[in-house]
Amino acid sequence: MKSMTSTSEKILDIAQSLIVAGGYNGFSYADISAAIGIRKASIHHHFPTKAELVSVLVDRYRQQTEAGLKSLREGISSPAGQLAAYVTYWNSCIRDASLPFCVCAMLASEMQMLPEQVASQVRGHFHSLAGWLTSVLQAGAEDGQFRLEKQPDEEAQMLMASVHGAMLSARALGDPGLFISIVALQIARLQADD
Amino acid sequence: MKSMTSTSEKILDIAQSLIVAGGYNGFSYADISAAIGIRKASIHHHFPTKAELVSVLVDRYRQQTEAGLKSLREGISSPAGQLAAYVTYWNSCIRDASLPFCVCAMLASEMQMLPEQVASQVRGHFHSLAGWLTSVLQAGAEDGQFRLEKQPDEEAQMLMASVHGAMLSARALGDPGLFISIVALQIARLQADD
DNA sequence: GATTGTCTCCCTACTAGTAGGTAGATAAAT
DNA sequence: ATTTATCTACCTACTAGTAGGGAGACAATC
Repeated sequence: MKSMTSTSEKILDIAQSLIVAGGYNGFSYADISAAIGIRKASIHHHFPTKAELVSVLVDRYRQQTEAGLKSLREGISSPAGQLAAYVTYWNSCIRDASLPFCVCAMLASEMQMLPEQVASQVRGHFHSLAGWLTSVLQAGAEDGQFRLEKQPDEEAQMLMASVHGAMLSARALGDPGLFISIVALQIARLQADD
Repeated sequence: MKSMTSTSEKILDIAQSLIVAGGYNGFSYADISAAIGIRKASIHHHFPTKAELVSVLVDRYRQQTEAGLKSLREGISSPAGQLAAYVTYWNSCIRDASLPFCVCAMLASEMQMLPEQVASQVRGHFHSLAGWLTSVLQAGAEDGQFRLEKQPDEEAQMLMASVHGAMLSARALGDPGLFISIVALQIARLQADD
């Protein structure tokens, strides 16, 4: 039985890891070509332009993310547990370096230079992640697990910023453990004091 | 009296704004050339290689930052005021788009692809900014202005991550006001409850 | 006071290599 | 027989970087 990863998926996988490492301008078709042993022209067959390649890639990333977040909400009953699973996911990714940075966070930093089709998807990701966090926080506040000082959407924006900022600090200082140490502290503040 | 901005400073100014917009791989000597009306080769006269140009640029940025932070500590007596001035500075930069992102935060996201001389300076910036925040928080805790839940250095890491994450969210969502709305909330938590 | 050398700054013109992208042939699969 | 996937070969534009020269400023020398 063959590994059922199609060429186009392999291309997207490599491109994603290259983007996470160096952003939109930090990779080329030649890099992908070298990484999977295929000619540049063959990549153009699957993805005519770079903007389209990245657009499809971000679309796939968003779908995976939405599916993952949805399954967290369905598979874990308590909001606190859902939140914990979310940050544990990222902590694992950063520790084993499999996906040590959010694709959309990376692209967001280059927002001003992105093709519009990509930029709008990045905006969309930020909106939907903020939405997910808002609803988790709200649910947690309603059943008394969380003690929110502000509106759920404001707290969600704060939490999302902390997660992205913690990823950046971990990367800048070369210390994977810094991510969870920052984010865990932020989440502890949400827990009802006891 | 002429404007005493030397050519090399003009080069650094333009390069800085280009890096803030698109990162290390997001600009070229040709871009700078076009922006200040000088030939590419002349830029190489001032800065032989791109790595050296960016290295000098980050060095200058760090010196300016350290001087700015030092003058905040000397010019404002209360730690709470120092912190407020720091975030107000960034809020202004983001609102008027003069420096809508921290140079080192931008470069940190591309850490893995940076020349080592630049990468180590970026690490240095994160360390010294964290150090400044730590000492401000510590001073504020000692005179009762802040109520810290954790060690000052841990709180400082959290605050720094929030600032960078807030910059990213403001950029991703195209909403400059988001920066201060996130960061102000974070700082409010440090103030002693009353 | 004119000449000489040196230095800074910028220029034109160039290099080797890489960027994203295209044309057209080939071969396999449906 | 058409579609799909890959190839070789190529294109144009741009990348960082180099070679070498010219114009002016500033001394030191004659």
